[in-house]
Amino acid sequence: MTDHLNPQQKKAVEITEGPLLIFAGAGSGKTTVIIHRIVRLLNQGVSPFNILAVTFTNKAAQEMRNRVKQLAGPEGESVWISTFHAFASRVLRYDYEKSFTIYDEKDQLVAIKQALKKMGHDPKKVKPAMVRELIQNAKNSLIDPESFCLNAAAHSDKLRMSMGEVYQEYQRILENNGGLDFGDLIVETVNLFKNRPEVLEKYRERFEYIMVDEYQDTNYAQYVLIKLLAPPHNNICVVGDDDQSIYSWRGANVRNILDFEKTFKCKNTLKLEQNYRSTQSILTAAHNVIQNNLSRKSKKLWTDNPSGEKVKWNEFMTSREEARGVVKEIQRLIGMGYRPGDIAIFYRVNAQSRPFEDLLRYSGYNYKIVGGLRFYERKEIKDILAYMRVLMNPGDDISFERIINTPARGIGAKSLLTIKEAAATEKKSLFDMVISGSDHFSNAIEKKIQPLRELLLRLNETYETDDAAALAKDVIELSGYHRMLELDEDLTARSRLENIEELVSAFSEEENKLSSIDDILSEISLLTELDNMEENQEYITLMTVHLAKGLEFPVVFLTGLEEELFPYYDALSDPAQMEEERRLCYVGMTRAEKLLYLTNASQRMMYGQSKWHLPSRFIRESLGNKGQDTVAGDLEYVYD
DNA sequence: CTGTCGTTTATTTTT
DNA sequence: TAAACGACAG
Repeated sequence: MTDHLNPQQKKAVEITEGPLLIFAGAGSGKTTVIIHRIVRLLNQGVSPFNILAVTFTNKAAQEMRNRVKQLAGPEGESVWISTFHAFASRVLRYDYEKSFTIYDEKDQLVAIKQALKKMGHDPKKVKPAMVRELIQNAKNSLIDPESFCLNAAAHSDKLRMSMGEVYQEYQRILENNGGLDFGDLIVETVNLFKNRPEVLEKYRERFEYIMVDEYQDTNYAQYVLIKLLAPPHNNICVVGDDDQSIYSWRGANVRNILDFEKTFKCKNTLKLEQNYRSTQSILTAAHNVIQNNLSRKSKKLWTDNPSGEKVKWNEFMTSREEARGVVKEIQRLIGMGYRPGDIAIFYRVNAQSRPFEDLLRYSGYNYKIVGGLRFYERKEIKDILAYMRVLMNPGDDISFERIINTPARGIGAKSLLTIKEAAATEKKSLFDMVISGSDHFSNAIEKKIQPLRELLLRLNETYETDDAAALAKDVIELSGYHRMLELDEDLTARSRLENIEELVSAFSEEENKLSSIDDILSEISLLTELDNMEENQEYITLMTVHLAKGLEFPVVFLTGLEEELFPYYDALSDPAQMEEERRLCYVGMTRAEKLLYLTNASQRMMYGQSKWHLPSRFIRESLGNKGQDTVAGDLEYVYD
């Protein structure tokens, strides 16, 4: 069953005992290896209950689950395969706190604004988004508010000290609301393991075999989590590629993978260097680029694939011309028999998508932009979820504020303030305050909140008996949300209606997999794209290079390769950031199977001004050093 | 609550 | 440039 694996892959599958580090280059069959490891363990009689596999994205987890099930049968379904966050969420729900709400970035900002106000900051002077980043970074490094403050004090850093206070207040708000943000999920799980040895012991005993995918993307907190979990069995296998570490700005620490041998006393390190994806030309060009990074584990991908066509480089006058050139070439390729679904256009920043969109639409091609607003971030979805969260967790004032006047029931800022003040003095949640009412409420307020009170009581009853899908339906109907959208003349109302219907069906799909409504609610908020990028042959794909990681396309256009755009402006003076830009470029190039196009525009509008840009250094680098293999990696310069 | 006007600010965004 | 946000009027 492992016959088709190459020798290195076979080894990677067979070394099941002890720590194992696998450097898996782009397109080297990394996922296949992890899946075969799991299947092999199962075949050897290891119980699926004793295996844990952790990934970063839902998509990766999903794919892994499906393929394991395919190869190992129903037993494979019992293997615990999930994202870091879903893993943490379930552990917490099981061993710590049954009902908490997971706060996404928007919820975080609401709480941060509250915290800033409370600590006497002007939200205009101190940007909430910046504070969020600060807090998130701290959490990624397991720095709690107290240590944060102490550290700032030690450096007599006034600003950091006051930010530490905001961090502290933010945590207080979250706690009062029964909310955990993404970072907290990991932090609290680590704390749980540290404070309750018997709980840690239970999981340590259980997970005889642990696998971590995309290990180069782990942050410090996630590293500690894994480090805690690994003993006593220490059968910990991590897979990753330091050359594809492109999320350091999100806390990912590439040292985790580079130091794995030391930190886990790992004696087995393997490199998967045979690439099955790209032509030799593409690989050589990509290698020529990544080779310029100094801090990397030395490796070189090779392939049995034919050398294929040369990588092409086109230079254009403007971004408009660039788009015209790309679409013209797409036209030619489709004429040759390529499907739109074979083709992807990558760019460094989202703002670059515009000219491509315009021209593709004008030329009558179907395209889809990946990224942008995610499903669960949509207002209507958040509204419905807020109702459900409040029912699950009545202390969640942040969700309650969302729904108190949605749909409109005349409870404006003033009424809200009255209710909030009453809740504060009586030390009640907003939910309880509305249910119980108060003598201090004016008749007007009482009259307004009466229907809301009845609605909540009614929903609370159904909450006990409904499954998640039924509850969502009840919320949508009873709250008047459905009617509100139906009456809405706005063009977007129709699609918002469809979205909430999709939410209901997503709930019923989840129903089979997860038991309680609380589980489902939490897992839903961890889902990124419910409209999981259906693999449709009819659409040309447009996305940022970051989003392209893990994907592959027969034809790739890597656009906007200009100094100050790609590599991005900020990276020019910072060697570490420059290396990350280079890795990003490498990721983009190695997505291509057959054809790779590099393009740049010498003139581009940025911040409202047309600016001249030199071609990116990465273009030059892709040619490699003089005298070396000038055929395969050679760029074909196409004059326009 | 909704619309309008000025002000601000400009990566990347797995969860 | 333009989109997004907040303030304020109606």
